[in-house]
Amino acid sequence: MAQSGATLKRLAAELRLSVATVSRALAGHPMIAEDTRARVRRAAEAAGYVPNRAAKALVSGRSGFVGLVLPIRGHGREDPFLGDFVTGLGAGLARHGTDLFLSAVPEGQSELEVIRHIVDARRADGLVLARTTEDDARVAFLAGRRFPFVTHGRTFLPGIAHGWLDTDGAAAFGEAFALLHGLGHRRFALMTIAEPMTFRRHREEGLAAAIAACADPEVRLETVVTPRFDRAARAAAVDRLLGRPDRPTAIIGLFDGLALAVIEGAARAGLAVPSDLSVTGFDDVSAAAHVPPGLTTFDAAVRESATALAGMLVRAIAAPEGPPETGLVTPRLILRGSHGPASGR
Amino acid sequence: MAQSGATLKRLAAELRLSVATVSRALAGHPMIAEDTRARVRRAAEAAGYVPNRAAKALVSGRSGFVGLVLPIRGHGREDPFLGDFVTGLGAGLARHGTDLFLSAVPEGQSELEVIRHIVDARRADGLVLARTTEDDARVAFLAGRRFPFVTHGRTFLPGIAHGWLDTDGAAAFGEAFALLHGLGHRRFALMTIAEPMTFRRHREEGLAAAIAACADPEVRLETVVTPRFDRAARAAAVDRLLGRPDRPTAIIGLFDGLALAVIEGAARAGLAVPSDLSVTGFDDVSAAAHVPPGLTTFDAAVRESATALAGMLVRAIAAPEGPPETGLVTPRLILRGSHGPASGR
DNA sequence: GGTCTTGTCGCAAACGTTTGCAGATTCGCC
DNA sequence: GGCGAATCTGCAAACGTTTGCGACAAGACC
Repeated sequence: MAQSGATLKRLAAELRLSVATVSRALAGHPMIAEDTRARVRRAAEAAGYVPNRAAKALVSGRSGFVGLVLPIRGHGREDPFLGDFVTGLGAGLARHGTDLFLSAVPEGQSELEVIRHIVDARRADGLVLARTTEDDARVAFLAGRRFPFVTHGRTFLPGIAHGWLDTDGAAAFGEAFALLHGLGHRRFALMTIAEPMTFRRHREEGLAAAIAACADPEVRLETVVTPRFDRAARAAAVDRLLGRPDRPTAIIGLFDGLALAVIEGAARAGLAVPSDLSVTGFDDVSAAAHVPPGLTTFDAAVRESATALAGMLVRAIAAPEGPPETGLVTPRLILRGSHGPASGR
Repeated sequence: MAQSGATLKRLAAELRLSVATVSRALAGHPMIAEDTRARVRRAAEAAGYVPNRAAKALVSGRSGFVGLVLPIRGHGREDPFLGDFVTGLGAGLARHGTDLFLSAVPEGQSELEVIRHIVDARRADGLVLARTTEDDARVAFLAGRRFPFVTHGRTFLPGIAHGWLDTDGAAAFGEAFALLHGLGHRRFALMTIAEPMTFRRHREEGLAAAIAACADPEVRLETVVTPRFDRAARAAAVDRLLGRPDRPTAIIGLFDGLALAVIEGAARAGLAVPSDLSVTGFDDVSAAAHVPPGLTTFDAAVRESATALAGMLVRAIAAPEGPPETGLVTPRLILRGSHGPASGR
């Protein structure tokens, strides 16, 4: 069983049929008689026949692959995103008989060059883009090429409609503010980064909108920008912020990494969380559950989002001219121990 | 530029050359005159020509892909392994012009079936197997098919030689024991799992060997086995262990997840780490750095291992009959706060 | 000047599949 | 029994690439 050399030609010879008939029989083509179809199916099963993917791709013009270009990150350890994202994609694609193909960016090449290669070599039928930026060059390129793709995260490119799925960061940060404001907090700080990631803008705008909407004149917000991967600079910024006499009573981290840096800084400064300082994050990384008193944060449902994205992309490949699907998932607030009433100073 | 329809035939027509000549010129074949080669190269560059991957695969019999079947895990959140592993593989493969292809296991199929499909459809030229078990069925299958593969983790299958890279868990656990024994600990417990993962056996054997080698008659070791994904059962086991009057003073976790469960249990039991109890882990997940007092653990260098594995697999594909490469990397002990002198009770 | 080498290049087959079209067989109907 | 329709099957091209082998020209050698 399962001769790995099983091919249509061999199968046809064995059955004394033409290659065409065997192919059609296996494809379930209606012009083939019922009994020959059954006969062919049995023989194929017995021979362990599996159609050669390359040949199929060549004639159909479709590779059967969906591509993902691996993000170039500073470190991996901090980042559970990729693992979740990839398993979610894989699960979603498996339902449609599609495979996922990953490409890293080799030394000395740009991500865009890698993408161009994939498109030109027809190495994939569609691409998944993660971590979009506001004017994402990848999106512009692929849209120009009319190559099917979906993104995790919206973009702000005018005139380019594409399929996307995003987490509603604005809603989440509005919810975080409402929670903290309801606990009596008035002096807020937002720890953020400088990079033009779209998630940053949505969360910041959501926070600003919530502050505006509550119309509380006492509310103050200051924004602390730190480099994305420089832990030392981040720690220094936290120390500076917490060392001030008029320091904020509530600090919102753009994502858990920043919130955790604040919690560590609070320990250094001798401040107790949450009695002296409330902190919230976003992402629900594993450390969020383990660091005392437990980080109050949001679950972005990366895995489920990725599964949904996979379906969207498969449909976009099948019907390239259809209107792009979009979706917004609401992050789930996870209440742990890092938020509490404002200290009455 | 960069017409995505650039093909050898079109290029040949444009240059008034045969397809064969163009192909050979681009391949740097010596039988082509220097100036025509340059001419062809220029034209290809201008046309944005990128060879069609499917056609190449069809004629060469090689897909240009290396496969990884996604492990089916209970949850993702705990597990930084996959992200690191995949980025490491991608980085290693990118250097060799190979791509990584991921396949999830669809509902109702076994991992082995997925692997069989990949092999029979020639969807990949080689496979990477992660998380080997002692008598890994995947290894047996692939070896029987003479399909190139490498594993992360050794196996215990007699008579099957294959390429592998593993972390020296035995050395690590020996080192952990030496550290704790040197601090005066005599009553040890090992938190472990029941699954026949090879890493479990190596670490357990390393610990047992170190205990035997130190020849200290006072040393006691008890082993606590918990299910791999059941957090509640795990917590209950920890509570039982720590609630006993003759509880151990040092607990070694098979991996960080178990060690972290012990630290949480210590907090519940009112025990201080490390003054009342020392704990060590393995993996250095991100939470290990954040949970107070910091988990003493080992960095397994997953990413670097994966990069090395990629190179090994590429070489195994190129020379299938050569002797399989193997490698053992020594985990790096990361000293944090969870170990200390044995309490003098 | 004929033959032989050397250096270039083209012809054509092959990889395994799908698919348009034509050929073959059977059947029903008058 | 002849005819057309219906049903089934085969021939051959095509997808884009690589590669063995033969063709051709130019120069070298005797």
